[in-house]
Amino acid sequence: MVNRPTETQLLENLHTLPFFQDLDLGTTAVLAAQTRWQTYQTGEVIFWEGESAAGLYLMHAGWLKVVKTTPSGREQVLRFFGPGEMFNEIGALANQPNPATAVALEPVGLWLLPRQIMVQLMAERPLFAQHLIQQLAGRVIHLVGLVADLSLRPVVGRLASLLLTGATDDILHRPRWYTQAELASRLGTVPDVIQRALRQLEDSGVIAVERHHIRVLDREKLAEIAAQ
Amino acid sequence: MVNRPTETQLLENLHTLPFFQDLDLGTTAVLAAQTRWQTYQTGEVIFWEGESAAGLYLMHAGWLKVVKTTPSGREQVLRFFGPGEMFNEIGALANQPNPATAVALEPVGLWLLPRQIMVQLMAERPLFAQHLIQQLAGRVIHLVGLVADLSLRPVVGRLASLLLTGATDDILHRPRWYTQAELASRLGTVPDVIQRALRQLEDSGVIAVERHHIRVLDREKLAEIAAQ
DNA sequence: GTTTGTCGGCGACTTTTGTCGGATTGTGGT
DNA sequence: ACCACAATCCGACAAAAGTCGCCGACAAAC
Repeated sequence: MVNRPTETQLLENLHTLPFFQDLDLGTTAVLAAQTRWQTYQTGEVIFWEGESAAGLYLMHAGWLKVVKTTPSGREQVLRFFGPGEMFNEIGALANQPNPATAVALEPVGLWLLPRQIMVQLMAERPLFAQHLIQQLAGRVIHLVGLVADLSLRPVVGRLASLLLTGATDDILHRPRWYTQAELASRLGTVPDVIQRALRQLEDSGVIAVERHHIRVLDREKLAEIAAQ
Repeated sequence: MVNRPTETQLLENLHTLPFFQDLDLGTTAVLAAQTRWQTYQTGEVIFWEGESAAGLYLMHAGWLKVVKTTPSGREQVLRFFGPGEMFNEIGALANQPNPATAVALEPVGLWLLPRQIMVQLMAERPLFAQHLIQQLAGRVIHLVGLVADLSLRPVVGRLASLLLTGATDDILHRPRWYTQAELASRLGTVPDVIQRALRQLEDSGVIAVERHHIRVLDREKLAEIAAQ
């Protein structure tokens, strides 16, 4: 269970986002008054694919995944979202059914900025609309990269890239929720294959796999493998 | 070589697009005056991945593909574009380097709406910005679908889907540029695999493959295969 | 009409990815 | 400390996708 932050914390949080930096104090206050606090348990669904969405979500605590799922249960993670990040622009603002499903990976607390007030902001404030366009452009760029990865690169290469970009100080920390299954789903494959790939990289001496983190031993060689 | 249409044809063309429907006559005229006519030969590149782009492109004649390419030469088609369609919102309006490359598949004639005037419209006209947001949302939705397809469905399934959605009156016409190689690149695989997949579908009697078109014989069975 | 290049077709083979059953090891709850 | 569950690990196997070499058919160019 995640405790509800104070109104002040929300206001500070809003102000750190480029999205809302340009708004005057009055508008921000109205916005803050309209947002709803919501919490979810591990495994709970924030929204389903196909629903038209309630509004923009602003993460406060916890992590979640946005996924596409097959009837057989296999899934592809589009992105993980953590504290401070915002999502669901499509569902909230483009008047389109949401293309994917969001699931909590651990206890999540977030703010829901209702659709209606967002639509209003979008229509009235050119700068807000511009930020939104930037944000969507970012999504497109990310997805284009994902498509290219899935289509053109082998699993080991994708894993190597993820390790390189995801590691801070050559260490990729894996919280409880970040299992090999999630890693696999993120990279578009299955856990067994990830396990093999990890062992392969470990055997060639470029990484060291431990229980809750992966250490990058040889960045250069890893980058070579990633390039494939 | 594609002949340059008249100014009048351009104006008519602009007006059929939801994008520009809300503009007053004066603005449309200014817009039309600023656009540049450009032609490309088969195989010519309209823009490269990584470039920051010149503006929005409005197709008049011909077909092109937007692709990601590996050093080894394999490519993934993100989308084909034909007459009446607009592209390059990212490069033109989000101030981001373009994430992909555009290549002409046959002689192409198109209008280039310069970046600057688009940026101006975007900042001044809320409705224009809204259309842009809709357009980008469409791109995101399309890409999310592509990701899910590549990751979660086998080649035959993807091919079956393409045949179902691409066929008019149960016939998918294949112009000269629409070779098995392009089909493969569109579906994220290689020509040989497409050839096998086509033969497999033909052997099970659901389609008939001829030189310049593919006929759907059994829509229901094809839909079943597509569902896999 | 011949030539030349591209496209399509096909079988054999390799590599990569996915699947299955089961052993093993942590971890949280009691 | 014990139990139950989830996560990991592993070898063997199956299926899907990719590669290669070659041949034949068509189409534009000369």
